[in-house]
Amino acid sequence: MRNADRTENTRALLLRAARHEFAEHGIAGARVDRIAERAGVNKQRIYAHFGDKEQLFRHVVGHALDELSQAVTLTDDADPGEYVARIFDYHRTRPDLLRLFLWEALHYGDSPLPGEEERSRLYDAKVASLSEALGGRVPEAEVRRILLTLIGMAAWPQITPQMARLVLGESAAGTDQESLREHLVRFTRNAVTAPEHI
Amino acid sequence: MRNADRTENTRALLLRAARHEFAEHGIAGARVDRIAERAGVNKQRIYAHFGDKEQLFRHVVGHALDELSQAVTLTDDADPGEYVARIFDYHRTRPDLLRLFLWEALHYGDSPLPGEEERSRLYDAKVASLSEALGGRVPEAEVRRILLTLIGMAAWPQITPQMARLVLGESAAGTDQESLREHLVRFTRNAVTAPEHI
DNA sequence: CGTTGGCAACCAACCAGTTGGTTGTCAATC
DNA sequence: GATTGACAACCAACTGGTTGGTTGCCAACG
Repeated sequence: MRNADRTENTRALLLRAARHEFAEHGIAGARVDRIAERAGVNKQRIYAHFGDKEQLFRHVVGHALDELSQAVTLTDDADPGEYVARIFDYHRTRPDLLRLFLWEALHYGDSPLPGEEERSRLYDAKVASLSEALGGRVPEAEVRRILLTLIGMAAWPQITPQMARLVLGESAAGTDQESLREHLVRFTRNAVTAPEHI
Repeated sequence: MRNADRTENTRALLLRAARHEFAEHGIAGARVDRIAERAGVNKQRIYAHFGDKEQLFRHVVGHALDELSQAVTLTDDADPGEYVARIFDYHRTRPDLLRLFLWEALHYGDSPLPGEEERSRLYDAKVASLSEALGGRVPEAEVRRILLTLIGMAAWPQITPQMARLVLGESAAGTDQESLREHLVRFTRNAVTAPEHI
């Protein structure tokens, strides 16, 4: 293998291993040794490639964010209900990403996240799409609030699986994700197609 | 001060300090030394009273849970919109609790939480109240899903303040919590008073 | 042969949890 | 009202394992 390829390879291995580790344990709980071992790569390579633990975390989150924004777009279809369902599906099949974002949110608290401008533009596009989907009659500020709520609704059951279990009842939780999905679509449509939005 | 009172006092001091520390840094990020220092109590007292770090965390979360369930009840008013608003208000004024629960959720993942039965009964009561508030025509399974969604909606903006800032736009986020609250009430009423719920 | 990637061993700081000795408080007994 | 025993808390040093980060040497590539 050429040197350049080898480099690229170990970077990829490290990023993947780091993603698992960070998703599972968070920044403080993650162990650099474990990441290196999981990647089958020497620990020192982490520092050569990424600087330190936190910068590695940022790289991981950056990657994850790109992936999410590519996978779940709003422009394709005009139905907000279906949009919520797709976010829900995404988080259900790849719970790692959501955990990653939560660790990040908790860690950085109110202080600005790395790469905010980029993310900001990303949401602006979604706001525009949603505004159109709503028929263009809802003021932008309210469209933004609706978008925020939709994203939260879709993510919530995955964020707190334990609470989901408790609220939904022991039996249904694991098996009945399909009903939950349908509920979200229904709930969203009801909320959004109602007569008055101010 | 009597001995019994002194004990109670240091316990309370420790729990309060621990709550701050855990809310801020999570289980892995929290430092036992810092908790002791913050409480103005010797570190060794933590081990005498609570056993170890994680058990202390559980005590803290237990307290927080009691507090939340006492503060935000569903039985008082029949309007689900107002219920959501009250959850929202609670988390806005006391963000510590939500952070605590998130750290807990992330830490324990899918495995059962300490004290699940107790919490379960708590939610059962809320389900009953909500069912009544909805006119008693919605099947219980769907009521449970609605409850889950309502709680999530109310918590979400506080969970990810950074995302809220990005989605809502830099300017509005901090100042316009009132509009957000009204949006939640409106959104909930629209969703819930719609004709069909299956 | 210089540059670049890889590695094992290393290190100093950190951190949860412990120990042993000391001071102060309460309550019962004499 | 002095003595005694049982707690509760304080303090400071210590332990043993962990952890993020570093160094010096070797191998492969170009």
